[in-house]
Amino acid sequence: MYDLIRKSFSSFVPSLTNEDLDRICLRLQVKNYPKKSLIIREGEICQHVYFINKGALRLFNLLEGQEKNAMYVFEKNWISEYRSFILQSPALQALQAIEDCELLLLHYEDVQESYNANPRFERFGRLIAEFIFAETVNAEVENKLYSPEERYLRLIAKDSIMLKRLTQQQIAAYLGIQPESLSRIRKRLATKS
Amino acid sequence: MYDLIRKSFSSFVPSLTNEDLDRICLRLQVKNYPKKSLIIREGEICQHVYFINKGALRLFNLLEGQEKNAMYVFEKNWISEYRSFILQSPALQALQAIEDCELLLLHYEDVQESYNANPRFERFGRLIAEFIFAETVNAEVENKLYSPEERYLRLIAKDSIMLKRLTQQQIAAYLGIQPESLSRIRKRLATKS
DNA sequence: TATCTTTCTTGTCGTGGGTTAATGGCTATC
DNA sequence: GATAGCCATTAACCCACGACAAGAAAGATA
Repeated sequence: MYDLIRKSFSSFVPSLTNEDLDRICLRLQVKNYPKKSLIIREGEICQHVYFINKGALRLFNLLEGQEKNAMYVFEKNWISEYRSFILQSPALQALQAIEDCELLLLHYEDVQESYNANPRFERFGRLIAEFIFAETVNAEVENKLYSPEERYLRLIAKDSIMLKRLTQQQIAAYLGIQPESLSRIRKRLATKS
Repeated sequence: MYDLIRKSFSSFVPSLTNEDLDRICLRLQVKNYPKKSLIIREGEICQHVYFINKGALRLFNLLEGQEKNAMYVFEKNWISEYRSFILQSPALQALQAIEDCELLLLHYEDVQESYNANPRFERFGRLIAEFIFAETVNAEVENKLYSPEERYLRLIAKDSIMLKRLTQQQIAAYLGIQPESLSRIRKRLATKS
C-alpha cells in the first residue's frame, strides 16, 4: 500500500529515515475514486496533495462549458491543484479521475506540521515545488514554441503512455485544440507520408 | 544597497534573523548591466538567482530568430532562468536587461550551502519555488483561456506598469503575438468604442 | 533644423484552427 | 437485436493571426 509513496519520498530526499517515512504514512488517508468522479472543483480550496497509487487523473479548466488546458497524470506520481493548495485560495482548475483511482491523501495541515517538525520534509517540499515548477515551464515552453501539429508530432515521438491511455478528445484538450482539429491534423499527416 | 533584498527575504520568511540576513548579504555580488545586455544565453547553465535593485529584465525564447514567450520582471523582484538553475541543466530561455539594471547575484553553491546550513533558508527556498510556481500557473491559465485580444484587455485592466515601461513590440511578445497583430487589435478596439 | 533610425501602423494574402452539422462506428444496456 | 449515447471523422464556412512589404510617426543625434 505504502510502497510506491515511500519510494517517491526517498527519491526526492534520500536522507529521509524509515522513521520519517513511518510517521508521514500514519497521516495518509487512502481513498478510491471511480472513473469520472470530480475530486476538486473549480473555486474550491484544495486541502490535499494526492499520490496516485493506481489510475489516472486530469487537471483542467472549464470555460463556457469547454474543457481547456488539460494535463494528465498517471500512477506513481503526485498530483493536486497545487496552486490552490499552497496559496489556500480558490482552485483555478478542476481535478478529475479519468480511470478508477486509488489515491493517498495528505492534508494541508499535516503537510505544514511536517515542514515545521522536520527540516528533511521542508526539503522535500522545496524539491517537489521546484520539480513541478520545472515541469510547468517545460510544458509552457513547449506550448508557446510549437504549433498544434508540431506538438502532436512531438507527443507521438516521446510519450506513448498518453497515446495509449487517452482518447482523441483528451489528447486534443492536452494539445489545446478541438477534437475536430486533431482529426484534421491526423489526416494531414497520414496523407503526407 | 541591501535594503530592498532584506525586505524581500523577510516578507517570505519573517523568522529570519538580522544575523541570517547579514550572512546571506555577505554572499551577494553586485553587478550593473546596461540596457540590452544578455545576462543568460539559451543553452548556458544558469549559475545565479538575481534580485533586481533597479531596472527591468525579460526572459524569452528565441526560435528561428523570432522572440517568443516573453516575460518581464521589474525592480524589487527576483528573476532567474530558474528551471536551469534548479536542474543545473541548459537554459531554455534567455535573460536580458531591457533597461539599465543593478542586480544582486546569489550563486548556486551559496544557495545550496545556505539551504544546508539553515532551515530558515530552506523554507525561503520552498516558499519562493512555490511562489513562482503559482505565478507560472497563473500566466499559463491566462494564456490558455483567453484570446490575444482578451489578454490585451485584461492587461490594460490591471497592469499599468507593463504598459508604461514596455514598447508595443514587447507587449506583443508578452501576449504571444506579432507586433502587427497587436496593432490590429488596438485599431479594432479603438473603432469599437 | 535636417537626417537617420527605430517603432508603429496599414494593406494584402494565405493558412490553420474554431464552429456547426452530419455521418458512421463502437459500446452498453435492456 | 434494437436503442441510445459517446466518440471519431469529414465537410463547409468564417475569421484572427502570421508573413511580407510599404508607409507613417516618433525619437535620437548632430
